[in-house]
Amino acid sequence: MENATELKIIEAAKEVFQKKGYDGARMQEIADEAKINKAMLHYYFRTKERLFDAVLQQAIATIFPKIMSIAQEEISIEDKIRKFVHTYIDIIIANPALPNFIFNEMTQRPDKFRKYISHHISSNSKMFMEQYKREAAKGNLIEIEPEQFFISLVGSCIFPFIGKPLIKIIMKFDDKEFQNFIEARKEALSVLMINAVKKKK
Amino acid sequence: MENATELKIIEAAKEVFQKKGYDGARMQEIADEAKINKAMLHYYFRTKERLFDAVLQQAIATIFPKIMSIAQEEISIEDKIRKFVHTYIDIIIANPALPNFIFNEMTQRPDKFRKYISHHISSNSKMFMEQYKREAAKGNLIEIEPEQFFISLVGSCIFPFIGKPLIKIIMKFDDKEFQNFIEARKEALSVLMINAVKKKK
DNA sequence: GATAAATTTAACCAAATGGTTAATCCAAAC
DNA sequence: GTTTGGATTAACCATTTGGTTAAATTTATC
Repeated sequence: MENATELKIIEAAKEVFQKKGYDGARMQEIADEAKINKAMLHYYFRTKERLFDAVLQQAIATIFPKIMSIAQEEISIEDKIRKFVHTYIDIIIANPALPNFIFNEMTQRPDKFRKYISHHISSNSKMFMEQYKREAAKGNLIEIEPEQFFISLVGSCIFPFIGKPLIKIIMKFDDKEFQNFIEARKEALSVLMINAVKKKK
Repeated sequence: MENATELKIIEAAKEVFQKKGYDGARMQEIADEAKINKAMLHYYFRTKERLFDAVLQQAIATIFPKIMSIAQEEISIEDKIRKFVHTYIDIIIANPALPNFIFNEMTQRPDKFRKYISHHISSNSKMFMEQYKREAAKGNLIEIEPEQFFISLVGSCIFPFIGKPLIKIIMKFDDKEFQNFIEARKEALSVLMINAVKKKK
């Protein structure tokens, strides 16, 4: 990834693939976006599939390591929840097209996805589950399968971005209001999710 | 939608479009799935786009009215949360390909989506927000923007289906275990979300 | 500055794809 | 049982699309 042309191609491919998906993307559109000749795409990446793979791989590498690293920090569950929410939402704000792209291509091409994600799965998420169980045993957290909680946490962070068009319609948000909603969500969701696991006295 | 051939086409188109998306779907594949000649597709629906529209419209009509109706029932917020979670998850279990299809096409073709969903948006969701504020004023619920809570609720129901391949990898679930996870989720998520809004004494 | 190698371009190609058409089939109406 | 109109089929068509190629241009090497 040192070459200037190669970089321009990757950037353009990222743009087009993330916006249109594999099936909707056109090699010509990527070439136009990169302001180069279409043959260059094949010169550097041989096929559409290989170019796509490079983009997918990079997309996965952008998002997963950052997420995973939080799970293993030595802080309380509550701090972890707050940090996770803030970090995750900030990452997606910086890459708003990523969730749709990843979740759609993951469903469409699970084998490909599994292949590229394998480098990034660690035991970190399991550590989170263990920590939850330990703190729950002390009596401060409700007894729930931590996996169920974890999925709710992740889903609540990602869903507003995947469902943006629907949310804008139902809540009658314009773009600015949607942006404010997301900004406010970092703290609101932290509070909500921490309260969700706290046991009532 | 009275003709037998037309019905076969719609069913086949639903299958293929929901699985592959608009761009990934092929008219020939739909014809094969319906066991008819490809020209029939155009005879009954003129173009790929119109056939797609019929499928999208039906998909939206399948899922939205059922959801929306719950919001206006005259039951407490807590009962509403539980009923919403159970109903929503049951609907998606019955139509597992719908979330991915709808959320992806909604992002890809927001105008089309807006057009077909307009019949189904009601003031019901607003009624939920008002109810939340009323019950919060009594002091039993935490003070959070109800919109933030509502999005978490919906996201937590839908996300496991959108993220199924990822969840299976991270949690090391096989299909049976994933199914059990979803079954257990109906009650676990109800408990979690009700606890999330309950104020600590 | 000539030579070789890498990069870029324009033109081209074959396959796939959405869509059309003319002929045929078939059931109902008379 | 002939006619009529919709349903169905096979063959065909134009365009799009991913991919190739051979020539040209630029860059690096000596």
